[in-house]
Amino acid sequence: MSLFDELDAATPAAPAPEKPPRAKVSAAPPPEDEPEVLGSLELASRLNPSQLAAATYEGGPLLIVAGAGSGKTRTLVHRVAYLVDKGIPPQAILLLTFTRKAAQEMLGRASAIVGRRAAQVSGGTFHSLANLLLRSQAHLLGYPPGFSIMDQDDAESLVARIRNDFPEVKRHKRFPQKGAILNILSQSINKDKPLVEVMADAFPHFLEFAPIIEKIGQEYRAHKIQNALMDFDDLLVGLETILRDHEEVRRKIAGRYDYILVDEYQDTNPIQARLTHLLGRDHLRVTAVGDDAQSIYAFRGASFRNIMDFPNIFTGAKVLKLEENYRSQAPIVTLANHLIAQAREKYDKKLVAIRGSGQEPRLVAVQDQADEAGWVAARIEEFINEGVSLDDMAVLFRASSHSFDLEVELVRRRIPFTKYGGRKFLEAAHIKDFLAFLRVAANPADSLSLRRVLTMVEGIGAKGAEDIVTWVAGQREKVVDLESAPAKGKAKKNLAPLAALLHQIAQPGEELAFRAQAVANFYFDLVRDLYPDDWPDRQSDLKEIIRMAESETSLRTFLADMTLDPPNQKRSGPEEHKAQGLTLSTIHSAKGLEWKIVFILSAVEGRFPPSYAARSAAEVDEERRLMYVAVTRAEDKLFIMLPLGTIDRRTGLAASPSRFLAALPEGAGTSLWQNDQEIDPSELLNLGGDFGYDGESFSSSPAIPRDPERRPKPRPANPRPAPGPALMALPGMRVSHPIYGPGLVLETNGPQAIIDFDHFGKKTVTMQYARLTAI
DNA sequence: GTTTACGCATCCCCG
DNA sequence: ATGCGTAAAC
Repeated sequence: MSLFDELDAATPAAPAPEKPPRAKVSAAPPPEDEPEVLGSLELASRLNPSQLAAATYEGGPLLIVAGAGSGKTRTLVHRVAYLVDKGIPPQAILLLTFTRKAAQEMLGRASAIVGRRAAQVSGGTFHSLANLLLRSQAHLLGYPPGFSIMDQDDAESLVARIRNDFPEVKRHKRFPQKGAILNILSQSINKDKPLVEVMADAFPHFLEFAPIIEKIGQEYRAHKIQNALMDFDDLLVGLETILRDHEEVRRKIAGRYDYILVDEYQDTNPIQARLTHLLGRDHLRVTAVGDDAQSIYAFRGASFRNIMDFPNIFTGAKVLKLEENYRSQAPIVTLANHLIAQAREKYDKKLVAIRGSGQEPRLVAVQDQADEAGWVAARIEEFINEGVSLDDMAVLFRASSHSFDLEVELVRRRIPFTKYGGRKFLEAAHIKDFLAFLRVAANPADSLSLRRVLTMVEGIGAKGAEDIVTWVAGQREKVVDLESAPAKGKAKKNLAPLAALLHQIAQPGEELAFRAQAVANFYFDLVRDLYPDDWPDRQSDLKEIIRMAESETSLRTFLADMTLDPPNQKRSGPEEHKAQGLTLSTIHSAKGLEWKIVFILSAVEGRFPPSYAARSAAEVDEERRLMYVAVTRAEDKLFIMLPLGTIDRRTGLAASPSRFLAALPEGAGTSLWQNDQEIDPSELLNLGGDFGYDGESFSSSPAIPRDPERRPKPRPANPRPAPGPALMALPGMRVSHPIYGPGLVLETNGPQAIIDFDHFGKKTVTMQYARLTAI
């Protein structure tokens, strides 16, 4: 049986449907001279010489430094196929990727080349590998095999409960919030640095609270052990502890994998680097693939130094570079090279464009976010009319909230889209509620989930739940009969159905589908009381979750999957899976993907880089790499949006172009556009006269505060189709909405109105955008 | 003493 | 849309 059996079951035998290999990538030029070693695969006709060398390398440790668009995934897929074809048992190949979806796609593609055997390859993320191995070895850490995994939300609420018990918190107004505390604790672990050092580096303003945060950390750890809870960091640390302290276990586990391949190595942290070494040091057949220029996860402890250090840790490692870019037209590659040239420390490599020249990347100046949304949506409509498929276009942004205006605009124009990167589905309260029942069943010690479940009962609040949790903790049997829990009156009465449910779903050996159905029977009606405004939407989400539970057999696996690999896509309608439409994505979630036409939103100071992420040179470097990743997603056309009239709420300053664009030299191959005309930067002054153009290039100095009196009224940067006179709706009025149809205005609140639509229920709409008509 | 309802501010990236 | 603090209701 292979390691990731649940993955095998889900791996399609055919190539992954999402992103079939691009024709032009497979058109990689055939090598000049035929290599001697060739399996039955005819790899030489599919790969260029550098790719071929990497895919078929037979020595020890190998580092493949692969530039953006250089066929990195293709090479890795072929290396897997090569090894399988060579006769290496697929289970003995370990492929570690950044997401499990990436592993599934690669193995799907390898299967297409070399047959179904490739689907048996052990693939997944470091976290999913750790989860699986720890289930059988948890006792070595003092954990039961049924331990729960906390997502960030769970971890934060645990920290919050501990935090608020410290009297200092109330005395000091500026005491760090739960998120900040967890961040500090986590970085200390992931970066291998003492807490005080992390704080001095990244949180100097909280330094005075270091001793208290230290104490909070101790309590947090104690709590996790008591409740059999592990956070994401614990999975990695736990696995490392076992491999380090139990040599016979390490040898057994490491002995399963003859070849180890790690993708996206630039986004691994020091613990993951050590895990790689612990697993691979016996045979050294370790391949790491990555691009230091695309390292964008420092905020969670990743270090691009890992990839720089690989040849030191695995001495004698062969370093191969892939520098030919097959993805983007030449001007886009030129811009990318100029962007990354500003970075301080990197492998010496430069992308060479294979494709010919095309349209220069355009910087598009607009007034504000509303104009930006209007311009992008209008341009997308034009492309649609020209016959471009929605699947070939994407809008990328630094932060999830940057696309809000655009989302409204797309709905208005009925352009279908899917948004990736927002943390929506799993974080929704009703989903967490639903999973909490199952978590109690899987791990009776999980008081976090028990508390959550208890507070859903009418009549039980924070105090009542706490009393019962304390009572449960004092019982010998953890799977207790809540019927006899301390509660009275209404609480006692309402507790009975919950007690019955928990009794039912905690039976060992029960089918997962049965348990999920039991929870649904209990919770479905509750949703109506808990969320009177939008319970139908939430109920359909629950149906989706139940559907997912039905395709899984083990309760533990299901819960681990939901936490480690949550459906990361914003809620989409029931049958919208196929026609997913336009892609909206954070840059982080767009890693590794490509589209013909790409828009980058809000490339202005304060937003990209955001002020909170540009406090040190290291942070600025990371943001620059993020811009590099965004730019290199584009194949043919790239539009970088500059909403230059936006005023920063906190500083009161008007926006200036992102420093990464401002620093571009002459000849970086971009052009500046406004009102659909190419302009000279000096003409931008028309827009407000304060974005620091100094005659040579954009200055990166802060813009001058606007004087609202003197500001020349700029003409709209891009006249949207007339917004139309906003209908002033009044409560009680019947109105019609272009998308939702007829409805009754319930109330108005400034620019917004709450309308009960006949066919869609209650929605809040902004009258200015909604194009309401009276009926 | 608890629970619940309501108004208010806030929202970065992710396994 | 969620998380928090305060005030009314049980």
